[in-house]
Amino acid sequence: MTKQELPKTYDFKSTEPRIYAMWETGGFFKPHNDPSNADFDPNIETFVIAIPPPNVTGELHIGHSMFVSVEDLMVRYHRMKGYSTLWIPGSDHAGIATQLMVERDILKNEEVTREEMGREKFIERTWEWKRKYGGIITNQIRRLGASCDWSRERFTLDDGLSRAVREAFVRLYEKGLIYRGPRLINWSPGLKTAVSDLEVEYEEEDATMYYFKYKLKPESRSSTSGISEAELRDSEYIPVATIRPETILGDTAVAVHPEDERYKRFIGKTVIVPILGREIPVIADEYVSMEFGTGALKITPGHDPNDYDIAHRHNLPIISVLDREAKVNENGGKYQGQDRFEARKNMWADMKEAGLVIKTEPYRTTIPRSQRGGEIVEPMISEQWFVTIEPLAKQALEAVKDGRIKIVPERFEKTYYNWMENIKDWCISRQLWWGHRIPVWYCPDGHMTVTREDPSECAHCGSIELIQDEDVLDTWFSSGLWPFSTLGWPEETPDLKYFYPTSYLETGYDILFFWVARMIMMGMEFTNEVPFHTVYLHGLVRDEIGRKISKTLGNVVDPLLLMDEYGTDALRFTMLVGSTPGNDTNVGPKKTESNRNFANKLWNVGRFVINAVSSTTFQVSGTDDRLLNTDNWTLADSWIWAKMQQLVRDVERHFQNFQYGQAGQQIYDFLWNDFADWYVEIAKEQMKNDEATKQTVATLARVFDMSLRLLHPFTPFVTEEIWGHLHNALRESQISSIAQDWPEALIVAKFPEPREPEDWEETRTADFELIQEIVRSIRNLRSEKGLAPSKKIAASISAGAKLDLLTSQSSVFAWLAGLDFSQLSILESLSDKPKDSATLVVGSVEIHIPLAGMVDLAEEKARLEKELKEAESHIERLEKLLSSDFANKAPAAVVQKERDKLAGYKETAEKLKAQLG
RNA sequence: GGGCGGUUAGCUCAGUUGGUUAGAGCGUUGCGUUGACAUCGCAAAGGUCGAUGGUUCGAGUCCAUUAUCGCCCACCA
Repeated sequence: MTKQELPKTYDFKSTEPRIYAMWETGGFFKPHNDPSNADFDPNIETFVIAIPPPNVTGELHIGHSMFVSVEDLMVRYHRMKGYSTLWIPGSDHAGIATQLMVERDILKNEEVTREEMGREKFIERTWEWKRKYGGIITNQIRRLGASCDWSRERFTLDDGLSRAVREAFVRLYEKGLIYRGPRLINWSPGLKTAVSDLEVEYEEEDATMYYFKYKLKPESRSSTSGISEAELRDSEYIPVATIRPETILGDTAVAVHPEDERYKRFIGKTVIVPILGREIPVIADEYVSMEFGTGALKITPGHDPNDYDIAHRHNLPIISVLDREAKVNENGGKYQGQDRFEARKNMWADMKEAGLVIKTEPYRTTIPRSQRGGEIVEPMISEQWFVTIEPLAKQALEAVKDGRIKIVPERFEKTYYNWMENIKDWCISRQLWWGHRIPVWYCPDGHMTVTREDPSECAHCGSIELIQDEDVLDTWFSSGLWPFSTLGWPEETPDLKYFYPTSYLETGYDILFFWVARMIMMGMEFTNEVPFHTVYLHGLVRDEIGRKISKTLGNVVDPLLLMDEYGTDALRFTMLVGSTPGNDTNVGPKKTESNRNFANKLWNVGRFVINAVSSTTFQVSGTDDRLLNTDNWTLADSWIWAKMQQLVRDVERHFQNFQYGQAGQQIYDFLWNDFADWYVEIAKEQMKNDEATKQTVATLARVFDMSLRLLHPFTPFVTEEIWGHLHNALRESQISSIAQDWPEALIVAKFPEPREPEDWEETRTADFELIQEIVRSIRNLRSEKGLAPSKKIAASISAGAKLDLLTSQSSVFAWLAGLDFSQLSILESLSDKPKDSATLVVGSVEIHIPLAGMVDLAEEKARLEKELKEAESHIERLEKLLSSDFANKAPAAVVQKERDKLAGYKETAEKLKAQLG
C-alpha cells in the first residue's frame, strides 16, 4: 500500500455501505458463542440488548440515531471484550400510529373509510403496508452502523410474539389479574378508542369558568311536574361553577362541604337540573373545597373522575350524556346529536334565557388531550379490559429497590418509585383493528372463553357460535414482553435459556413508564426474573440551540441528511460526545461537521502512519522485541505510551460508569492533541535517523492501532476502514475486522513489568512536558514577533540541571519550534547574555533568541516584567498555600506537586530578575 | 400541590469519590499552505462557575437558603 492509493479526504459515502456489508455477510453481528453452534459453551458470559422496537411504518428520526448510537457502542464494546454479544433487532406494530397511517392512505387513494372497507380487508391491507414499508426503518438503522443480529429480527405481530401475547394474557386472566368491566376511562373521540392514563397529556390552556344557579326544589312540592316557572324563579338557589356547562346534563348531585355554613342547610334537599328539570340531591362530601369557586360542586359521575369517585361513595346514579364521538346522546334531551362544544354554547344560551346564569370569567386550567390525536380526551364510562396492576407493581418496585435492577442515571429510580407506588389499573383494550386481538370469545349465552388457541366451542356451554372480542390490546402490552418474547418465550428455547435475562435496557427517559416499567412488571411476572439488570436512560435530542424538536417549529433535525452530508461516524460521535446520561442533548449540523472533521483528521493520521509503515523495509510486528524493550524508547516514545496507558485506564473507567461522552472526548483529545499534534510531528524527526526509525514506526503503528480500537464503538466505519489499511500495511493479519480484543487486554500483555509504571510515567512525562513548554514558548514568541513558520531561527540555551535532557532532545524541539539546528547551542550556563535577543524562561531553562533588529528593548523589558510579575504571584500563592494546613492534611503527592511547582516558579523568577538586571 | 433537572467563555455544552492557573466545539482576532490533513496548522482574546451563607487546610464539585428557566407526576369544579 502506498500513499497515492489513499485519497486525501476520507470518503465515507463509498466506505460505509461496503464496510457494513462486510460485517453483515461476515457474520460479525452474531454472538460468537451461539446455542446453535456445535461447540457452544453455556459458561461464556453474555451481553444482550433487546432493541427498543421502532414503529414498523416509521421513518428514521433523530431519536432513533440516539439509541442506535448508544446501544451499538455498548454492544461493540462488550463484543470486543469477549462477551457473547447479542443485539436483538425488531419492530413494533404500533397500533394506533400504523392504523391511522394506513387509514389515511386508503381514504386518500380509494376514498373509502376503514369502516366501509371492513375489518378483515383492512387488516390485510395493513399487512401489505407493513411488508412494503417495514423494511425502510430497519435499513435506515443498518445505515447507522447497528451491529444487530438480523437473523434474529422480530416483529410484535409475528406468530411467535402473538403466541407470547396470548400466553401472557391467559396467564394473567387465570390468575385473576385481568378483568373486564365498565369503568370511567379516557376516551379519544377522534380515534374512537379508549386510551390509558399515560396516553393523556395535560396542558394548561385558557378556558371559561361558568357560574350558574342550581335552583332548590320548593319545599311544599313533592314533585317537579307541576312547578311553575314563577315558583322556580323565586326559589332559593345554590351557586355552582363549572368549566363544562354541557355536563350539567349528566349531573346527579350537587355537593358541598359538610362544614360549610353557607350551604349546610341545603344538605339533603333537592335541586332541579337546569333545562332538563331532573331532581337531584344536595350531598355533603369533604372532597369539596370551601375556598374554591362557589364552594358548591356539581357532580357528573359519567364524565369526571372525581365525580365518579364521589358518586360511588354516595351511591349516586351515573349518567352518560355523550356518545363515542363525544356528541350528546339520548340522555341530553333537546341537545341530542350536538357536539359537546356546540351543546355547551347552546346550553348556556338557554340557561341565560331561563335566568339561571350568574356570570362567566376567564380561567386557566389543565385540559386533557390525547397524546396521539391531540383532541380533548373525554372521561367516559365504558366496558374495557384492565390489568390489576398492584401485585405486578409490587414485584417491579422491589426489583429496583433491592438493586436487582439499576437505573442510570440514578435519579430516575426515584421517579420510578413514585410512579410505581401510585400506579392505577392498566386499561389494555383498544377499539382498534390493528393489533393483538383479545383472546376472549363469547357464546350467545354470554359465557366467556379465554384460551391460548382459538376455541371451537364455548368452554361453559359447548356452544359453537363463538364471537371473538372485538378489541385489540394496547401496543405496550406486547412490547412489555419484548425482552423474552423475542428469545422464544413461552417456549424454553436455547436462546431464552442462554441469553435471558438480558443485560442492559437502553432507551429514552420519556418511555420509562410506558415501556420500561411494563417490561419489568411483565418480566418478573412471567419469567420470575428481572428482564435486565441495568436500565440506561439517554436524554432527548434537541436542536442545535436547545429547542425541543417539532414539526410545527420547523426545526426537525434529519439524521439521514446529516449522514449524507457528514457521514454516519460524525453523526454517531455527535450523539455520544458532549452528552451525559439522562440529560437532553443538542444536535445539529455544526457539531456534526466538526466531528466529520475529526473523522477526516483520523483518516489523515492513518494515511501518515500507514505510509510510514509501508515505507519501511522491515516487518513491524507486534511481537518485536525492540518494541517491548523500553530502553530503546525515546522520550517521546515513552511519553506517548504513558499517555496511551492512561487513556486506556480512563476510557475503561468511564465505560464502567456509563460516561460514554467523557470516554469519547478523551480519545478525541488524545488522538488529536497528543498523538497527531505531538507524536506524529516528532516521529517525522525521529525517522530521519535510521536507528530510531524502526522503533518509531512500531510505536506509531501500535499506539494508533490501539486508539482505533478504543474509538471503534463510537465511530465504527472509519476506524474499521483505516484499521484494514493499516493491517494490510503491517502484513500480519489474518483477521478481517477491527472488532478484536479490547486494548486493555493488549496493554497488560505487552507492557514489561519491571518498570514500575507510576514512577516511570511520571518522570518521563514531566521531562516531555518541559520540552513541550519550551516549544510552546518559542512558538509564542515567534507569533508575537510575526516570524514566518518557515523561518529557521537561532537560539542559545542555558539549561542548568536539564542539560542532559535538552541535549538529548535538541533535535526534537528544534524541529518542533523551527530552530536552526546548526545555530543552536545548549550549555549548562551562558557566560554572557547574547545581545539583541529575546529571553524565554521555562523553569530553570533560559532560552535566548537573537532577533537582530527586531527586538525593541523597552518592549522586551516590559514583556519580561510581565512574566516576572506572573511568576511572583504564583510564588506568593503557593507559599501561602504550603504554609497553611494544606501541607499537613493534603495527600503527600498533591503537596509534592505544589512544592515542585513553587520551585519551578522560583527558578523562573530568579532568571527573569537576572535578565532584568 | 409534589418531585426532578439546568444555571460554567459570545453561542452550545463537558467537568462523578472536594486537591488548588476551570476545559472543548463553534464563533472572534492575528499569522501561516509543496512535504498526513485548509474537512488543516500555530498563536491570541474571552469566565466574580446564578446569588447568599456554611462545612473544610482547600468548594464549579458537599450542605442550607434563595433567584430563575425547564421537565415529570398530581382529581380542586
